[in-house]
Amino acid sequence: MSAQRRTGLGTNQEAVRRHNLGTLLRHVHAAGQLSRAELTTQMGLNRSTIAGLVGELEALGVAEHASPAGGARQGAGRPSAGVRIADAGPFVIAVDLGVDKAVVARVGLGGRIHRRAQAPVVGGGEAWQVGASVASLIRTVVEDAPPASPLVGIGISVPGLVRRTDGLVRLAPNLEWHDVSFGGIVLAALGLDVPVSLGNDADLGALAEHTRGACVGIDDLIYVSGNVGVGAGVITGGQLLRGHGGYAGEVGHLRFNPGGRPCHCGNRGCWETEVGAHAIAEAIHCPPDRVAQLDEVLADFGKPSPELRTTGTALGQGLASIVNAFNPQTVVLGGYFTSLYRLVSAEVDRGLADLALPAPLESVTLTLPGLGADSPLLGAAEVALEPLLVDPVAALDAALDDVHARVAMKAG
Amino acid sequence: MSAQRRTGLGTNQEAVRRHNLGTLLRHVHAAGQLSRAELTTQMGLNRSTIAGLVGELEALGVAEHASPAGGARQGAGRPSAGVRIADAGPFVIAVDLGVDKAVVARVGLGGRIHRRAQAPVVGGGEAWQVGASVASLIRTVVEDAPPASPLVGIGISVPGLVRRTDGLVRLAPNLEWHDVSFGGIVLAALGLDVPVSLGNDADLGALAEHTRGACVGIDDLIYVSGNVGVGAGVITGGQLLRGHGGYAGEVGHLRFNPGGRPCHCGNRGCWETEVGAHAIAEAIHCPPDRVAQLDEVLADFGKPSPELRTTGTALGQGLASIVNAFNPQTVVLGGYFTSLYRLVSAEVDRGLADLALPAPLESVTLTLPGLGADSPLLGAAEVALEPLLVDPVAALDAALDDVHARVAMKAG
DNA sequence: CGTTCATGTTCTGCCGCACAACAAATTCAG
DNA sequence: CTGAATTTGTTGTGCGGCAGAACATGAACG
Repeated sequence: MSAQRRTGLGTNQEAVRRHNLGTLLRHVHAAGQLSRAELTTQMGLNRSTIAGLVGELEALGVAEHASPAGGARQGAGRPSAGVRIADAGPFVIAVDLGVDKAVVARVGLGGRIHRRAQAPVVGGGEAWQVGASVASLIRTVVEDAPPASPLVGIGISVPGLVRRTDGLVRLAPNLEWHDVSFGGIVLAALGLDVPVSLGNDADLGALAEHTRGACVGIDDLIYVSGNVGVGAGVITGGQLLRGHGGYAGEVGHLRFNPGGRPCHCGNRGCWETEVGAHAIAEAIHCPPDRVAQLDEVLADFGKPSPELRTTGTALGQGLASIVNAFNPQTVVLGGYFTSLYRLVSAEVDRGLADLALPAPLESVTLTLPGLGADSPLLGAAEVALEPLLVDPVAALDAALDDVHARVAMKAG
Repeated sequence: MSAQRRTGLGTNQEAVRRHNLGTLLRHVHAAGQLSRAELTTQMGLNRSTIAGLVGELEALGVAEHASPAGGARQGAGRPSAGVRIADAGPFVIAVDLGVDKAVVARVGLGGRIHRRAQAPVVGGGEAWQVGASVASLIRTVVEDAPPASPLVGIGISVPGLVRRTDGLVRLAPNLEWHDVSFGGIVLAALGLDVPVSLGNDADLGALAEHTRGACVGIDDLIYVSGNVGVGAGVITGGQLLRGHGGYAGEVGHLRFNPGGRPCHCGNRGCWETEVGAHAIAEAIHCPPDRVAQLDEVLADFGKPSPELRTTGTALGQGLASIVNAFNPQTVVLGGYFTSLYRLVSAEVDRGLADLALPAPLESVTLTLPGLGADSPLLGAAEVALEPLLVDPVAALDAALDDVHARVAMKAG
C-alpha cells in the first residue's frame, strides 16, 4: 500500500525518479485532473522537472494533456496546462464478493468505473464455482476495453480474514470458506497470470473512503462494516493498519457483554452478537431469507422499534471502545450500518458519547460512506492500482496487453 | 517518528542526501557498532557513497572510526572498518514521570544512558513543583556532560493522554493533571529553549522495545502498560499508532464487564477496573499506601491467590480483544503486568487463548520487556533523538552547545 | 610466500533536479 | 484597445549525488 521507502534502505537516483513519477501520477489519480502549476506547488519540485515528469507519463500513455482548467480562473498570468488520466490508459479489475452477490468492475486510474457487472452468489457455494462465476463476469467487463489498454492487476474484496503475505482467505464465515486461495482460483478460471491482491472488505472500504470517499484528507479513520459479520478497516497516519498477519480490525469479536448470546466464534457476547445482521434481523423481525438484503430491508423501514433503538445504543457503545482504542478522526458506518444509522442516529451518538473518553471523543465524527455501497469495490481497485502509483514504468512493464484477445481465446 | 513520507511531496537531491545521512545514522544508532560493509548491503548503496556519508558523520562529530570488528571474522578479504557512535557526540535528556518518582537520564545515540538521577514525586503534586524537581534532576545529569556535546532535545514520558499537536498533557489521572503544558513548565524552570517532546508512557515503552528491547525487528507489537491506569502503545508496520489526537491505545477503558465496578472514567466495568492497580491491590490485600509500589509488592509475592488467578484470567481475556483488534506479533507486558505475568502466566495465556480468534492468536507471543522498567525512559530518549535520525545536519544546527554552562548560569 | 578475496580510496561519468533566461498567454489598468 | 504586469511553459546550463571502474590495502588460505 505504502508508496514509500522501506525504512533502512538508502535512496539512489533512479529511486528518486521512480518515486517522483509515481507521486505525480498519484496526484493526478486522486484529483482526476489538475494543472501543472498545482503539481509544482504540491510536490515542491521545479516547473521544468514537472514538465519532464508529465512528458514521461504522457509518453507512457497514462496521462494526457487537458486544456487549461475550463472553470473560473483567478489572477493574472498564463493559464496552466492541465494534466488528466488518459482515456485509454491502463486499468484494473475490481471484484467485490458480497454476501449474496459478486460485483466486478473494470476500473481505470482516477477510480473511474468503466464497466461493471454482477451475478448472484449462492451462500455456501464452493469456491471454484464462485471463481468461475467471477471469471465470467471479468470476461464481460473486459470485453469492450480499448485494445491498447493494459491490465495492471486484479483486486478482490472478500468478507473475511485474508492473510497478507499471500492473500489466502483464512476464514470467510458467510461463504463458509476456510483457507481458500481464491486469487489462484480466479486466475486459473481466467487462464491469465496477472498480479492479484485480496483484501478484507472493511479494509478496502476504508482505503476507498480515504482516497475518494467521505474521508479525503483525513488520515485517521475507521470504516466499520456491517455485513453478516462486523469488521473494521483502520487507516492511521494515512496508512492501512494491517497487523502482523493482516487480520487487524476484527472488532466484531470485541468483548461486549460477557453474559450475552453465544457467538459463532465460540465465545459469548461478542459485539457482533448484539449488532450483527442476525441480531438486527431479530430486532426487526426480518425473515431469515432476507437477512442477506438487510440493507434494503432497513432502508424501507419506517419508524424504529424499541428493539432497534437498543441495537443502535449497542452500536454506539461498541464504537466507543473502538474510538478509545484507535482515536480516529472519522468513523464511517458502512454496510447495513449505513441504513441503521439513518434510523437510530440519536441512540448511536448517545451510546458513543456515554462510553468514550472525552479526549478521543471530542474530535471524532460519525459519517456515512461517500461512495455508498461501492467502497469495498473501489478499494479493491485502489489496491490493484497501487503498483502503478509506486513505479509506473515497472508496473506497465509487468502489465498485460491485449487482454480481451487473451481472455476470449482462453474462454473459447 | 517516521523519517519519511510526507506523502505527496516529491524528492529532490538534497532530500536524498539528508535521508541517506539520517538512515545511515539510524543504522549505527540501532546497532551500536557495525562495519561499512554491512552498511553497504543494508542500505543498498555503493561503497564509495557509504564512505562519503560516514565521512560526513565523522566530521559532524556524531560517529567515529572503530577498528574492524574485533570478534570472529569470517572468510577472506580485507576486514571492513567499523563505524560507531562518537563518545562525545550529541545527547538528549529523557524523563520518565512515574507514579511515585521521576527518573531523568542523559542519553546518547545508541540508547546509551550516560547518567541518571531520580527523585520522588508526591501524588497530586502541582505541575510546577514537579517541573522544578525535574529541572533540578536535569541539571544534575547535565553536569558532567562533555563540553563539546550538544543537547538535541528533551523527551518526557507521561502516564496520561498527551495531545500530539503540541504535547499538552490532557489528562494524567495519577498526577491529577488536566491540560498541563508540562514541556513548557520544565523549559521555564530550566531557562532553556530546546525542542521538547512529550509522549504517553505506553507509547514510548513500545517505541523503546521496538528499537532496542524485546521486539527488535518486530514491526507489529503492543506494549501494554500496567500502571495505576492501563494503557497500550501500539506499533504497527514499524510505526507508532498515534491516532488523530495522539490518544490511541487507551485500552484500559475497553468494555469488559458492563455490570462491573464503576471506573473513574464514569462507566462501569472497564477493563481497568478488573486489572488495574486498585483491582490487583484488592486481590492481594495490598495496603493502599503501597499501591504505587505494586510492582515490588508483586515481585515479592510467593504463591498466587485465587483472586490473583482471576485477575490473570481477566488480563488474558482483555488481551484477546486487543489481539483481535490489532493483530500484533508480540505483546509486551510492561509495568506491574511484568510481575503479574510471572505469577499467573498460565491464567493469562488461557484467558487469551480462550477468547482470541484463531487467526490472530496463532502468531502472537506474550513477552516481558527487554529493557525492564526503563522502556518508557528510553522511548522518551528515542523520540528526542528522532530529529537527529531524520536530518543530522539540521538537528545539530538547531542543537544547544555548552549546555552545562547555560544551565548553571540560569540556576545560579 | 604468493594467491585470492573483500574492502577502502580515488576518479570519472551519468542522471536528475534546480535555476536562469526567454517565450507565451492571460489579466489588469488606463 | 494597448501596454504593463503576472504567471506559466520551454530551453539550456550547472550542480549535486550516486554508481562504477581502476587501483590500493589488508587479511585469510594454500
